[in-house]
Amino acid sequence: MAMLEATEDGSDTRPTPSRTEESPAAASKQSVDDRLVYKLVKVGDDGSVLPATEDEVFQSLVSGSGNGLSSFDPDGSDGGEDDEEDEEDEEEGEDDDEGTEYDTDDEDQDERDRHIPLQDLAAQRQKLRARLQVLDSMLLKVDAEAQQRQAAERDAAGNDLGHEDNYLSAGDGSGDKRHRRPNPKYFDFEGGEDAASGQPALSSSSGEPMLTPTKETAVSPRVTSGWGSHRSSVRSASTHRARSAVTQKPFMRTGAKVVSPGSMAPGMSSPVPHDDVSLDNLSIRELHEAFKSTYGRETSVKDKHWLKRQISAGWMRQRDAAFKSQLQLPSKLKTRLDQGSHAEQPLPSVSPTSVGAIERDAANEANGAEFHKDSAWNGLEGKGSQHGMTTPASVSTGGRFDVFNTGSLSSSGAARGQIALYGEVVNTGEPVGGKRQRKPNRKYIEEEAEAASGGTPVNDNRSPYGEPEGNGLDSSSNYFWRTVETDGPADMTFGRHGTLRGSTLRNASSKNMSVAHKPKLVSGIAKRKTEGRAAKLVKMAHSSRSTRQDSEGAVRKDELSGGPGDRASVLLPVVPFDPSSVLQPLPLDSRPENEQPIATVPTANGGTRRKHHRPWTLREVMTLVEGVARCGGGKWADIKKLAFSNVGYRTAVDLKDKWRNLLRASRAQLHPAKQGERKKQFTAAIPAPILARVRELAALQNQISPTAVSGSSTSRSGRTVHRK
DNA sequence: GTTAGGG
DNA sequence: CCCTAAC
Repeated sequence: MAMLEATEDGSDTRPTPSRTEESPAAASKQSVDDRLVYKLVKVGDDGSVLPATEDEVFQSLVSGSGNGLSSFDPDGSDGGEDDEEDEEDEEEGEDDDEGTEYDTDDEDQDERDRHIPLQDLAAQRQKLRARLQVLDSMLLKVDAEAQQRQAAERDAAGNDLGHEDNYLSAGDGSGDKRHRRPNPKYFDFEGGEDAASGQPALSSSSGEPMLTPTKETAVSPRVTSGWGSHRSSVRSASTHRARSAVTQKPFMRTGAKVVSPGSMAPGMSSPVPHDDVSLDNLSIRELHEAFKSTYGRETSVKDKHWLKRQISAGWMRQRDAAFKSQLQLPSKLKTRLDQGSHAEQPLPSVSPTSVGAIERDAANEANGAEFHKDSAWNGLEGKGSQHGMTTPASVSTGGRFDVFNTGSLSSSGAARGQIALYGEVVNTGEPVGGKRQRKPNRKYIEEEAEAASGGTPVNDNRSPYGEPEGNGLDSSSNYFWRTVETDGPADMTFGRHGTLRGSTLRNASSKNMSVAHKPKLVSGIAKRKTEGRAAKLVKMAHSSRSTRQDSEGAVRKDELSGGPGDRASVLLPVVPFDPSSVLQPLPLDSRPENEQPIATVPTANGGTRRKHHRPWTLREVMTLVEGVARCGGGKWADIKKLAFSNVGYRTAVDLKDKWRNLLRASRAQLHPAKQGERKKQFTAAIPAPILARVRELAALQNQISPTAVSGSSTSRSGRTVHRK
């Protein structure tokens, strides 16, 4: 490698190789057919290309001088090549490793370059140049094949998604990490016998088949199944991409021709063409331009080769960044990329959402309806119109699959387009001197505006506080009926008396009444508080989002530092998989019926109170339950961030309150009609299975941390000191 | 900033 | 849902 680069030093006149055909590659094609088989090749004096042995490679690398060997795999680490089905092995690969790899690699190369005698270079230039051409042409072919193969793989992968065995291994994902110790307080029940015996009966005897979320709610083992994820699939997908990135690196290294990182996106059907940017034809000045545009800074380096390499590396990084952003990683990166995207960025979880939908789609093919039934979350998102199934084709560019996030969020066209756009962004928006200066997408702007205006919501449907268009009631009703009739969990809401509410609260007077106007209805302190509340909520929504990302970042670190499955990690730019992200996008949506301005009314005592409470929908309840199952009770903030991050209302406290109520309800359910005591209405409103599940979870959590804590307020008997 | 609990 | 003491 060093040799190759060296030869090129100072000679940018190297004619663009007539790469292609006629090359001896035809003969040796098989040898290099599999990019994964021969990363390294050596060039004979006759120009022929032969696969190099590991020893030879090693020799080459050690000596650092040209001995006819050319390493085409900067990442010469993994000796045995992986066959296409190794998702497990690679899933722990960290992109960071990859990044580091590049850096160190580059530096190493620089080192070598500097130590190569110039005369040597001159002497071998001619010969090497010729070989380079051969190699280039060969590599191009290899690459082409690799792309084809990948394309094929993707197709295959798409169909295999549903076959992932670990898909159903419920505990898997949940046990993965971040299962903090739940607070026993949230799970104490009236005796363990309740959970043990009473529960099954309840769930099975549920008199509300319509609302029965099926086995999901009734069967314990399934509790966390919904939180599982297709890790393998995910890894696999990203892995492929990663590989492609690696395999392409050599091209950049050879300097023969640099391909814009964007064009390397595996999802792209046309691997190269016009996007190609031949840095070789650029002058120093131009290279400087490119460098500057890539790194945002000037460089005094005159070495063309160095510049080219740096630029290439920069592109690679940007490309990688694109992948990451696609997976809703660092907001900074994402934002930056978004600038290049015309698509809307509904919410943090958009991208995965659509991907999730895709995956589910694929999974459905294989597993059928089970997929739906298995996840309460899926059930929750059962909004007909929301089911915008995306095209499986998108999978190729998608990174993470999330079982849960499937669809509900906003698998809108925007979401789907998002992925494609990301590709485009990286792909086309990357001219040599191209600037990625595009204004932030609307979403961000609006949010900023909201924040800046002191929490005054924009009258936008997507605004958590904006009043949705007047279709609220109707659509709500429709949803309700339809869903109930079909498959369970609907957006039915539970009022204190088990009546459907919500839509009725929406009337002309309240419609379009944003918080900004509300102050008129209140006065003095009340007004201030109202605004404060709104601002607070807005802020919360923000932090909610941001913290969620932070959280992801944190998890990422965890993974980077060698997560649970850090086994044979590979130095491939595999998109980090964040287990917690699996639970994140709450299936709940910010749909019309869930949106209402946070209206408050002054109370007698001078305080204010939310005018309309948002009745918890079954979806929300189920989400909450799942969240508790996943994070444990007491981790309200976590649950909020993970599952309710998309919902402006429903604070962590709300979740806590709701859970408390659920506990009470579930408990009440166990003691039916107690001495003529008028049963609480809500018990009737919430489907028995759910309550059963609540009890189940409570008992479950209780078991995990029995009486470990001496001063615990709980006891086996189930009685809790603090319970009311 | 979160959580637990009382109002 | 609100409020707030207590982490």
